[in-house]
Amino acid sequence: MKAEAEEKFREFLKNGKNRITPERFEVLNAALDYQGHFGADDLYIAMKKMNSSVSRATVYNTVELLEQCQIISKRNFGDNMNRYESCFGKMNHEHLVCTTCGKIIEFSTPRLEAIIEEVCRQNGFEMTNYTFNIFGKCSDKNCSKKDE
Amino acid sequence: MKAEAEEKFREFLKNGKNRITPERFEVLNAALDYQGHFGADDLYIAMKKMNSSVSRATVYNTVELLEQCQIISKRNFGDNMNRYESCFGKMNHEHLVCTTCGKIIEFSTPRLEAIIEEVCRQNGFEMTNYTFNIFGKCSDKNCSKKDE
DNA sequence: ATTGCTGCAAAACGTTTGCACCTAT
DNA sequence: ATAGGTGCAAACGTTTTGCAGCAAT
Repeated sequence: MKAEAEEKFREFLKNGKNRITPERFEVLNAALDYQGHFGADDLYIAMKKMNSSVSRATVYNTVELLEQCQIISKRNFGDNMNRYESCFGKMNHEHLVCTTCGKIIEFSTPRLEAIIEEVCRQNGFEMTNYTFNIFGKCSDKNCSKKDE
Repeated sequence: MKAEAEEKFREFLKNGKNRITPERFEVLNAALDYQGHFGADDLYIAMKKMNSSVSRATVYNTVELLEQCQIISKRNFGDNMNRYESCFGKMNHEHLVCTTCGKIIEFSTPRLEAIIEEVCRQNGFEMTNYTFNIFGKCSDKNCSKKDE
């Protein structure tokens, strides 16, 4: 699983004339290990805690490469920071975001793909990615303020 | 048109025990006048240019109230800043965002509403708002780098 | 009279950049 | 050898905050 992702990333780097460095693979591993959604800085901090010496600049840089390589995907939860999540080997899915307790429910629907395909065709638009989030209040009885 | 928005805002403020101040209506007017999408700071700068003396803090504060009041809506175009656009008296619509030239194409589809309604019902979720953006490359032949 | 709002400036926050050194090719 | 990557710290742009004074209720 991890080995496949590494292989994919290695190929991607090679094809793009990007150098293959140990730091980049450290970031890849940390990203795959991270549970849930993370900001680039969260990842940097997590790596620091594991005594990694990879710099913030490199984490930010690598996370962008991983996104291009489609090993992780970028999400927008409306809080002015880039969030990522590993999407390697996973199905496309969208998010219900509870604005009270921060809970995130995932869902997927093939009908959305159809809409996207049609809209792009109608507008001569070539999609690279999209974001779809529904914000609101979840059904949890003790749903209350706290962060992610 | 503007008068209606003012009335709606006034009611909203009153019901929420928020004070009715001239500054807030200055911001409302500037937001309604603004062509296209704007960040809170863009609005502040535009108001400065019109010799308004409303402060940055007040603009940020008021823009949030206008969003709650559903006179403007918040958009996320993945560039780490809150964008707004007047939605008073307008139909819901989504965005195709060209990541090369920054062009924004609007579209709307009732089928999306149906999906949202269904997903929320299935998950016992009470929606307040949602974001749906498709990123990619537009069909413009001379589409090239520049900002919004 | 009492809160809440305002303006200002400073701080916070995630992110990007400049630069000297290093290393994969 | 040489481009490209790295680490560090400083800069950046947007947003938030603290606080003293002001104004809507």
